[in-house]
Amino acid sequence: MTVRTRFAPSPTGYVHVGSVRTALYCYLFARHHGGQYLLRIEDTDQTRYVEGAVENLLGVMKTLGIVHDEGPDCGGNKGPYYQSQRLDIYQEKIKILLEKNHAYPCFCTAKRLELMREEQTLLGLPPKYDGHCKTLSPEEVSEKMATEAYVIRLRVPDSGQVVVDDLIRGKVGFQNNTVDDQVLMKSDGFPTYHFANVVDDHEMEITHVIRGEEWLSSTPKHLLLYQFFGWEPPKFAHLPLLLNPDKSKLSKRQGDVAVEDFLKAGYFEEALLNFLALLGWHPSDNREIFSVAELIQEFSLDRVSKSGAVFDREKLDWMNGQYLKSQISWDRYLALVLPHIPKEVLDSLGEAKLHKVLMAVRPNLDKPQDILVHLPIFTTAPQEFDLGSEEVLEILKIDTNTQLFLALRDLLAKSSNELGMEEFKEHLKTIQKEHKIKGKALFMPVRVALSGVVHGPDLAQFAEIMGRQEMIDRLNLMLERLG
RNA sequence: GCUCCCAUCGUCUAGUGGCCUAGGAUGUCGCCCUUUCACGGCGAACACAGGGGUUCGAAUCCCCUUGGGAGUACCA
Repeated sequence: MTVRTRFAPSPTGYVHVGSVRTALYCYLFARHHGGQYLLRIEDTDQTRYVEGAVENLLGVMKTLGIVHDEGPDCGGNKGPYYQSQRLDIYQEKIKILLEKNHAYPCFCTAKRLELMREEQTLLGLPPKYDGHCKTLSPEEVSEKMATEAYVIRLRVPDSGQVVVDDLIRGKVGFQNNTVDDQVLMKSDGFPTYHFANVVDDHEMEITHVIRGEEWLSSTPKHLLLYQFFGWEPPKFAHLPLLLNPDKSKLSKRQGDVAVEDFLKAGYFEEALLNFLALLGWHPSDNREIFSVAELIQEFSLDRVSKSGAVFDREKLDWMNGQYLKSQISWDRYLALVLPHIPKEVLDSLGEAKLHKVLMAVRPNLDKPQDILVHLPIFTTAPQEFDLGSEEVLEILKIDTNTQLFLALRDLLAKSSNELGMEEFKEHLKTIQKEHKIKGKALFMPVRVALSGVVHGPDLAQFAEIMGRQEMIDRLNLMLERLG
């Protein structure tokens, strides 16, 4: 039997990074086993309809390169892939359950249920449907059905147990009397997730249900449904949750959770996927950088861990930096970084210089927009330099500075206009010999005089970009300042 | 409250009874490379939650405690 997995998100308007991790694992698992991965839209909650959410989701998955074999946009022979378009299937299936008496209509109002729960919590009881409509006579049922709104509930046996055999956690047992009579069909004629996902997973011949751990406790309900239908259940794998730094379930409240936001913030598809893959899964060796193709090769569910994983931004930054600094091509680097450079900077630098700037600054970047931090040294007028920082002040204190600046200025004055890196280095070497100034005392003051800051690209590279005359001007200004 | 899950450096994790005086990565710090800044390389500090068992031997198996988390909707 070929492996078939599915990613079944509800279109909420944005794509949660945790969802992406789940989708990625589903995708990797299916591809690793030469099977199919499908996308199904769980849009059974009419009240949560969000305009454009599906298009957005499809777009994001496409950007990430997690491509499905069957889904709402590309079709497939187990469609439709929108649950809202499968209503007739659920109607047909619920009838079977009703006939077999594994489900029953419930006429309780929302108000009554609310009161019931309040009372239960007050008494310290677990909130659970009290079975009010469970024992209605067939006459009462048909009478009420004609006039009242109702839902269909699962008739959970009051004894016995269900054992979930999870691929990641092993056997997990639940007593039936702790399982609630879950609503299967809502009064608006739509199924709940619990019902729809079982029907669809069966109809779509899903072999492996890979989903977040938050579903583990409702899996008994699903298993009961498979049992009542007489269907063979798929294998289940409940993934550890992605966590906030405080270890709670990763949520919007504590920062970005939408992949769209990460993408916008300059994190790349590959880095994000690579990072996410390592959150809960570990290869058999200590490698960390993986392309998706390599992940497909290496991925296996038995190397997925059980405990939740904190989403660590610092490591993500590092991972992204790895890609930006060395994993991607120069052209891709350009394409990524260029949009972040302000137009006036682009215009003022000119193409040749710009190229040098981009080259000089690359090792310092973790994200494309980090370039903004490194640009001012090329564009800020020296009069505007903020020389107030402790580090800068420290450098400016060095007593050989005036001597150094004068010497360098004079050497530059004698240089050709096309002064390059090599010549600049020669000048520094000359000063070192003649004035016995070297190391930090030589480079750092020059760096501060020319760029205004302590950290930046290689000095010679910077000098070449600045040009001879500009450097002379900047040195003069600094000499004035020193008095 | 109830049900279920989980428990190794701050964080991601390796580890499936002896190879562990616990390995890698990130972050932090230091050194080297570089006459500078980064990148990079090297190194340091940092963890088996606690208590009982089982065993010749436990990070690894069992139990308890503690801690954390999830679920508990006509949401998914």
